[in-house]
Amino acid sequence: MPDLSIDVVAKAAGVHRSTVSRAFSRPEAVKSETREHILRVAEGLGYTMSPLAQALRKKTSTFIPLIVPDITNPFFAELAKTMTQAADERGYQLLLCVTNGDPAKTEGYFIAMQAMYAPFGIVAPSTKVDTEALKRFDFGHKVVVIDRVEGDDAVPTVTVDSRRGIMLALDHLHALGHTSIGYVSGIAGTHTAQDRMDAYLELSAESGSAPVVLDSGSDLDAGTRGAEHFLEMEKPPTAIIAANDMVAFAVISALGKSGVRVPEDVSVIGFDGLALGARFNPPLTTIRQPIADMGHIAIELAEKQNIDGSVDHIVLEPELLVRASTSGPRK
Amino acid sequence: MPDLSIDVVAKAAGVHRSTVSRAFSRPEAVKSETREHILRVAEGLGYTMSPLAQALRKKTSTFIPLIVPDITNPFFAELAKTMTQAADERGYQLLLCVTNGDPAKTEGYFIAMQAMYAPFGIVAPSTKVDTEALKRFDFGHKVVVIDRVEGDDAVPTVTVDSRRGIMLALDHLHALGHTSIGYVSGIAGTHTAQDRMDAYLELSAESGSAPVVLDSGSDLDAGTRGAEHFLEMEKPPTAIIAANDMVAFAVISALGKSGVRVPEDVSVIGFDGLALGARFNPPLTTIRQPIADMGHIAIELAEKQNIDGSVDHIVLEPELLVRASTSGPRK
DNA sequence: ACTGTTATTGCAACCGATCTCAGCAACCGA
DNA sequence: TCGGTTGCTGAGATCGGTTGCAATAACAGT
Repeated sequence: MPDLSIDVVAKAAGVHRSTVSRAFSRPEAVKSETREHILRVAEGLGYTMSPLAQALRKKTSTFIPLIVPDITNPFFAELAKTMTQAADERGYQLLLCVTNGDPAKTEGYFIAMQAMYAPFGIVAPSTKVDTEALKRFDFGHKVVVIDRVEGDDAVPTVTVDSRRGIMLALDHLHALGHTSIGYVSGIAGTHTAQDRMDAYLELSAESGSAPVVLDSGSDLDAGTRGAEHFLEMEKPPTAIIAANDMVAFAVISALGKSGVRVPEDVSVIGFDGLALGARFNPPLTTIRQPIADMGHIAIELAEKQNIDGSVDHIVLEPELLVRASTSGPRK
Repeated sequence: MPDLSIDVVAKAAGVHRSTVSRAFSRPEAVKSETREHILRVAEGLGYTMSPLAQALRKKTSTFIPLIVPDITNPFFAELAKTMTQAADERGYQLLLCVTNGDPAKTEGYFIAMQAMYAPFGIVAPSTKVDTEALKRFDFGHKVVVIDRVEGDDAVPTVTVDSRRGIMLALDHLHALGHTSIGYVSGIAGTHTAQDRMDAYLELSAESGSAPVVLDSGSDLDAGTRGAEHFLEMEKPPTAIIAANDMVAFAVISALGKSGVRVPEDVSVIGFDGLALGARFNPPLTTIRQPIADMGHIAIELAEKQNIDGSVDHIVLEPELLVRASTSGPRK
C-alpha cells in the first residue's frame, strides 16, 4: 500500500487536496459532479482519511474513553458492549480504561483524554471520589456519568431509578408473602449503591417491617459476609435483596455451601438484570436495568451536550424480572 | 490551559522545539543538564506530548486494538482486564473492538488499525474465519492471536495446552471414581474449541471408556441442550466436562431446573478458571487457564515481533482448580 | 596553533488532514 | 456593459511533533 494520503487522491482525481477534503467532510461545498468523481476515485484506491491527522488539525478526535472500575464485572462488561456498538455506529472508537477503583488512575485517564482530543468520555465511577475528580478538571472535554453526581448539575448523567427498583423488589417479595426481608449492600461506594440502600431502609420502614441489613460493605465479599451473617441469625429473614446481581450470586453461592437452598429456604433477588443471571443456579430473579439503553443514551447525551451545551439527567425505569430464585416463604 | 504545545515549552526553556522533542524521546541525545532543565520546565507547565501528533509523524501510534467477539463473556473480560493493565504499563491505549462474531467487523477493525498506525493488535478470534481474514491482510501491522492458527506460523500466538487441560480434567474425574464422562462443547468455532473436543475424544478412547458428546454445538445454548440431552438418557454419565466455564454454568443451571444436583447427582467440571466460578452455586471445579499471563505475554510477543521480527508460539500450562462441583459418583 | 573528531543544538521539511482567504467564472439586475 | 453576488476551487498556513542535516562548540592529537 503506497501510503495513501489525501494528496495522492487529489492528484489522481486532478483536483487540489483541499477539494478532496471538502468532498468528504463538507460535501455541500463541492460541486456534486466533482464530488462524485472524487469519491469514486477514492473508493477505487481504497482510501480512507486518517483519523489521526484529522484529530490533530480539528482538535477533536473520535476516541472516546470508557472509564470503568472493573471490566470483569459483568455489569460494566454489558455496558461496554452496548457502548462499543453505539460508538461504532457513530464512528467513534472506544478506549477501554480500567481504574481498579484507583482515583489516581481515573485522573490519569482524564488528562490523557485531553491530550487525545477526546470529544467526551463516559465514566462509570467506582466511588464518589471519581466524581469529585471531575470537578477538579474544569472540563473543556465533557463527560457523562453513569451514576448520580452529588449536587452537581453541570455534568450529564444517566441512571436508573434506584428507589423504584427497590420498591419493585419489595413488592414482589411482599406479594409472595415475605414479611422479613434482608438486604446485602453492593460492591461500590457510588451514589447508586447508597441510593439503593437508602431506598431499602426507607421503604421497609414504611411497610412496617424492620430493616435487616446483613452487610453494608462495599467490596466483592459483601455477599459472602452477608450470607455468614444470615446463617448466624436465630431468626433470619425469609428473603434477601442484594444490591446487585454479583452480590446475589455470592450470597446464593455462600448459602449453598452451608446447605441453604434458594428459593426453597430463602428467596434472593438481585439488581442489574445481567444476562448471566439467566444461567445461574437457580436462575436469578432480579431488577433489570436497561443497560443497553444506558450505553446509547450516554453517548447521545454527550453528543447533545457537545452541540448545544445542554446537560440532561436521564433516569431510566427498572423492571422486575422474575426467574427462579424467589418463591413463597417457607412455612 | 493555554494550549500546551511543544513550542511553548521550548520557549519557556529557552531552547528549540527539536531539543525538547529529543529531551523526551531520545534523552541520550541531549546534554543531561539541558535535558533536566527542559523536563523540569515541562513538568512545571504540566506538559505532555500529544500522542496524536507523534503518531502522525512517526507513523506508529500507541493504540492497540483488542479484538474480541464478546466482551460480555467473562473470559474475554478477564483477558481485557489484564490486557489493559499490561498496555498501560507500556504506555499503550487499548481500543476495545467487539465483533459479535461477525467477520466483516473483524476486517473492518483490521483496516481501521492500519489507518490508526497501530503498532500491532491482539485478536481473540471467535471463529476460524477471523484467522483466515488475517491472511488477506498482508500485515505491515502485526497481530498476535489468542488461539491456534491453522498451518500459519507467520503470526505469533499464545494458547494453553488444550490436550493437557482435558487430561487434567479426565484424571481428576477418574480419580474420583467416574468412568462414564460426558462432554459438552464450547461456545466458539475456534481451533481451541476444536482441540479440546478432539482431546476429549482421543483421551477417553485411550482410557477405554466410550466418549459421550452431549452437545457439540458452538453457540451459547450448548450448555442448555447438553443438559437436556443428559436428562433424556436412560443411563447418563456420572460426570460432565464442559468446554468452558460459561457452558458449565449453563449446564448446571439447566440441570438444576430439573432437580438434578451438582455434584450430588452428577459432577461438572469447567475449563477457563473464571473468577466468577468461585461464586457460582456450587463453586465450579475447573481447569484454570493463566489468563493474566496470556495478556501480558501477548503484548510481549507483539513487541518482540515488532523489534526483531521473531514469531513465537507460546503454549501455557493449564492447571486443575478443584472447587465444589465435582465429587465421587453416586453409588 | 591547526586539523579532525565528537557532542549539542538549531533549522526546516514533513506527517495527513482542515480551514481561511483569495481568485475566478458565471449570473443578475439596472 | 458594469459593479455586485454567488458558487466553486486552489493556495498556503497550521495542528504538534520528528528527524536528517548543517552549524557551532568543545576537545584531541600532533
